Formats: sequence, structure tokens, C-alpha cells
Amino acid sequence: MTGMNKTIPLGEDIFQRMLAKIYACELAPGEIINESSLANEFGVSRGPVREAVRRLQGIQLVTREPYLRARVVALTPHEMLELFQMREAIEGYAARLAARNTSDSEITALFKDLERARSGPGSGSSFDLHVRIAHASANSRIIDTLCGDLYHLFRMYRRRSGDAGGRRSEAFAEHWQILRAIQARDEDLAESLMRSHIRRAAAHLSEQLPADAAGSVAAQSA
Amino acid sequence: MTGMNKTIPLGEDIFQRMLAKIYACELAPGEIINESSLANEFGVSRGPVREAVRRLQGIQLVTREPYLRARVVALTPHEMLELFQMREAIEGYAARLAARNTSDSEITALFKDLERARSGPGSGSSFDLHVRIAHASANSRIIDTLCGDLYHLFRMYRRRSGDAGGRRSEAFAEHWQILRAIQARDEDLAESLMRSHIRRAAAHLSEQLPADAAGSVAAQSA
DNA sequence: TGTCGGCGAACTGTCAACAGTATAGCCCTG
DNA sequence: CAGGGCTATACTGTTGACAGTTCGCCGACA
Repeated sequence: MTGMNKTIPLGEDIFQRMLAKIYACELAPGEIINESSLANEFGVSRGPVREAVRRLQGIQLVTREPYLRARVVALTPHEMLELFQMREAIEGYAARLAARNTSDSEITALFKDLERARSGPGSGSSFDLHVRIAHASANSRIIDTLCGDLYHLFRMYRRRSGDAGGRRSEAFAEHWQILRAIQARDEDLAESLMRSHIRRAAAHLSEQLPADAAGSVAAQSA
Repeated sequence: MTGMNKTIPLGEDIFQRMLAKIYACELAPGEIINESSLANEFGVSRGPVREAVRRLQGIQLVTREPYLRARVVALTPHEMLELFQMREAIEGYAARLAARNTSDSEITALFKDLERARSGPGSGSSFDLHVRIAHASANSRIIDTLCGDLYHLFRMYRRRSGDAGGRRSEAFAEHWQILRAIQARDEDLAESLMRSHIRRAAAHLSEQLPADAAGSVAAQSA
């Protein structure tokens, strides 16, 4: 039992647990973060919690001004659309790079996984292809950005943005087309399709956002 | 004299000063960061320094693994090229948005500033247009990324990547063309030109990098 | 002489206490 | 009864000390 203790960096642990709490909405968007209460909830001092909060601030999951309380970030509908524009730019380019660099065997593997995801469990399978394409871009900076900051933010809000609806089968078809373009090594088409795909997802989201808009805005009304 | 003290957040100050030191290469790429020595150099405790280092880690200017010493990031030539690809994706899209959203008066102002920069001081004027276009995109997430993380990294390395050479007049011509496309509201052209511009800059850089490559790699050889 | 093992120094991680600031409630005043 | 200023409280910012880990040095041994 004493074997291979992984050198327990404590603040790192707190960081992961807070990330989990944010995903689980135990720390909801707009909610105030209290260092002290979190500290004794986790059974540690305020130091590690402080460190974790700073790192969360670094990846834009919490906002904070000097002597004010830190809050879990709450995206307004407008900021949400800006996020989608950012994804359109980066993921589109990732698709282009994927068409340029991915090996044929990797592409067939992607097709298989896509096929499997269609009949598989509903949640999570949709965006996984985006992550896979990000990795296929072979650009580690792009990978880190898409799978890090943007992915965190997106994951936070995915639960409320009904990924369900008729959009699911459409999304599958669009994913399939993108993979086809990558397989055909058509960089322009791959990028164009990915952009359209994300733009459609954004449009679909903004249709059902206005109802939620009041809530999002209310969260940051002082 | 007691009027308007700006509520001095101390760790924030250390953050800024460390940023300045990194820009000035007093903290050179690959150099080891020592919390204690920095602390008594700045005349504060280790706490604020620690906080500043975490934030620098957050914006990818320092790398750090659990119990190991933190270092100022040292980009390999390969990572440098990845950075340029990222810029190509985002700045290209920013140019597109600028063509869509910028007001006519703002565009003429940009032309004026570009003209003025040509005969003005050499340093800094080149990239400023990129910053301006980023702001013109009116997407705050794109602005933050381009003027934050990526800009920091880029600024760190600009001094050594000779921005001089015949490239300077070429860069001006390319900038002028981009602005023309934005003025004409030709989104596709604006994005395409911006991408070409950045790709050419990258090519120009990679030509004179291999000489430096040994140095960059040496910095991270244990 | 070269290499392995242990010892010590230096650094990072963590903690509990202290200082400064903003928020909230209360009292006083108009 | 409403509004403004004051006080109390709770939270963030900062500090110095302590614990755990890694790295470098030195000596012993083959």
C-alpha cells in the first residue's frame, strides 16, 4: 500500500476538486467563492485554496477584482456568442491542419469512433469529435487552447444548452461531412464545413437562449 | 497627499514588475525563477511573489512542475511556428470581423495611423496594427487572447527575431492591403490577406531561426 | 580513478496568525 | 419614514515560520 505515492501536490488537488465542483454546478455560475469556507470544507489551509482560485482565474473560469469577492464566471448570451466565434476561428483552422496532417489510419479510426458514438450513449459523444480533431491538428498550442480554456467554459454551459432536440442527428451528419473532407485532404472544405457546423450550433443555441438571458444577466446585476 | 490612494494590491504590482523583467530579459527565457530571492529583491514576502508566478504560469509565460523549479518559458523553433499558426487562425478571423464591424471613420483613422507609423519610430509600430485590428474585431475574447497571452509571448521574442531587414517595407505594403480589404468590406479577402501576411512573417522568421535554434534548445537541455 | 551512497543545503509547499479593506447593519438626523 | 454617516463584521491580502522534497556535494569503496 505504501508503494508509488505520487508526491501529493496539495494545491493541485484542490484545483481539480474545484474544477469538478464547477462542472457539477455545486459552484454555480455567478456564485461567490469564499476562500475560508472552501478551505475548511476541504480540510486545508487557505493557501492551497488561494492558489487554486488564482489558477482558475488564469483559465478564465473565475473573475476577480482586487479586494472584491471572486465569482465563478457567468457568461452573458453575448459573451457566449463571442466564445462561439472564437471556436469558429480556431476549430476551423484545426480542421484544416487535420486535413493536412492526419494519417489515413487515424482518419479511419475517427470514422469508426464517430459511427460508434451515434448508437452509443448520448452525452459527451458530440463534442468528443471536436476534441479529436483538435488533437489531429498536431499543433500543441491549438490543442491546449481548445481542450483547455475553451473546453472548460463550454463544458460548464453544455448542460443547460440543450444539446438534445433535432440538432443531434444534424450534428452527426455535419461531423460525417467534415471527416469526409479531411479524408479527401480538402483543407478549404474541411475548414469551411467546420465553421458552418459551429455557426449552426451557435444559431441553434441563440434561439433558445433569450429565455435564459434574464437569468444570466441577473447573476451579475449588483 | 492622502487623496485617491489607488488601493495598492501588492501581488498585482509584483506581477507587473515580473512581466517587465521578462520583457527586459532580466528574466531570460529558460531562466530559473527563485521565489525567495525575488521576494527579498522586491522587498516583500514570498506570498505575493508566489501569486505572481502562478498568474504568469496561467498566461503560459512560465512553466512549472510540482516540486521542481519554475522557469521562464523558452519556446523552441517548432513551438514558435505553432504560435504563428495560432495567430494565423485568430488574427485572420479578427480581420474578417473587422471588415464586418468597423466603422468607416475608424478605418480612416487606422489608415492615418498606419501612414504615420511608416515614417515614425521603428520599433513597435509594426505589430500595433495587429493590435488595432484585434480591437476592431469587437470580440472581447479575441481581443483578450491576441493582446494578452499571445502578445506577451510574441513580445518576448520579438527583440531577437530581427524585425528589421527588407521585411519592414513589405510588411507595410501588406498592412496597407489588409486595411484596403477591410475598407472594401471584403471579409474573405481581409482574412486571406492577414493569413498570408502572418505566414510570410513566419517564413521570414524560420529562415533566420535555425542559427538561433541551438541556443533555444540549449536553454532547455537539462 | 570512477562510481555509488548518503548527507546537507536550498527550495517549494503548507500553515496559522496579523493587517487592511469593503460590505452590511445600525443609529442618528432631517 | 427616508437618507446619510458610522461602526462592526467578514473577507481578502500579507507575513513569517515550519514541513516535505529535490538537488548537489563529499566521501567511501571497488
